[in-house]
Amino acid sequence: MDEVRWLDATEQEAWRAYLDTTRLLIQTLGRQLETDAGISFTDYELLVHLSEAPERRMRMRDLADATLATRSGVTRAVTRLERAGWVRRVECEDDRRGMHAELTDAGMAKLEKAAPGHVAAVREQMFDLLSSREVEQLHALCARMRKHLEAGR
Amino acid sequence: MDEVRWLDATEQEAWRAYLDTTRLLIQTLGRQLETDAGISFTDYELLVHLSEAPERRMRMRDLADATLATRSGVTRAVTRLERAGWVRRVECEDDRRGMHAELTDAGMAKLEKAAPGHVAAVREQMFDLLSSREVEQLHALCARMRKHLEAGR
DNA sequence: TGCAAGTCGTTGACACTTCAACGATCCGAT
DNA sequence: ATCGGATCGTTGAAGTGTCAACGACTTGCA
Repeated sequence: MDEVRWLDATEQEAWRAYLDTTRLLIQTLGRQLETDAGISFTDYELLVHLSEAPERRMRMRDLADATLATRSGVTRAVTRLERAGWVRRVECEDDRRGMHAELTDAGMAKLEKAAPGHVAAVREQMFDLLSSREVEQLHALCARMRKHLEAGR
Repeated sequence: MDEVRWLDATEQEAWRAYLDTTRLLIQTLGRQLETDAGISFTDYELLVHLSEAPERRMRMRDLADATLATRSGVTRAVTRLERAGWVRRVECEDDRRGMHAELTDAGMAKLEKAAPGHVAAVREQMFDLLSSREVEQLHALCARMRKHLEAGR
């Protein structure tokens, strides 16, 4: 039965600032994409992952890992995106259980149309406010946390 | 028609690291609270805000601002928490439209029971991995971003 | 004082996500 | 070769969040 090591005032402030900032940022980016491009942040990111994959296609499972969502979440997202015409399902040759989600030309076009506004918003709300030194520091610290978080999963 | 200032490789890496880390962190903390204390991260935070307020009560609207949720979101959360016995609604004296959400003794007890594990998890996944210098830097940079985000509503 | 405009909390409708369970399929040890 | 245990993607059920609209109430201005 160890003592609890509470957060001191500095840590608490940092924690709240981090939490609030992140939420505001994600809300803001989501709203920007929604109103300017008519796509949700989640769907946008899924398309980004596909666009960066070889042949613009990924296994459902890998898509789940990449987006940090569940398999069922990806199933439904892909259904949604398929209905919009931005993604198509392609059966897997080497694994008959498997499915690929493949970015269509329309999906790529959608992405190219949405990206500039999104990147501008990310810049405006984040990178334009940070020195390159701060970006490095943030990156380092996040990478360290991510490694730890992934280990304990 | 301005040129798009894309993110360079360093910025992209930092951006992904930040996004993934944040999601993993929130998922992990949520899971910890859910399994060890039987409460969601959202509900936990709402209770924390109440516990820090004078008389352990807040107007619904203020609660919405504090938690960065919508008024309707708070309405439903409070209904949920009221059903669990952790919060009670109290009518407002000076504004007959108004409602207070007030932390009950049971709610305070719940909070005191859940807090140690939560704080330990926050330490383990975050503050134990950061030097105090890094905490300061993160705080500074988040505060700057938050201010900017709040300005743009 | 009276009234238009705004704010408060709630609700219905809907969107998105997760969990648990499922049938189908793959794989490794025997 | 087979068989038990894993993995794959999907589905139903349930939970949680948002938006738009509402009635109730307050506020500011003429």
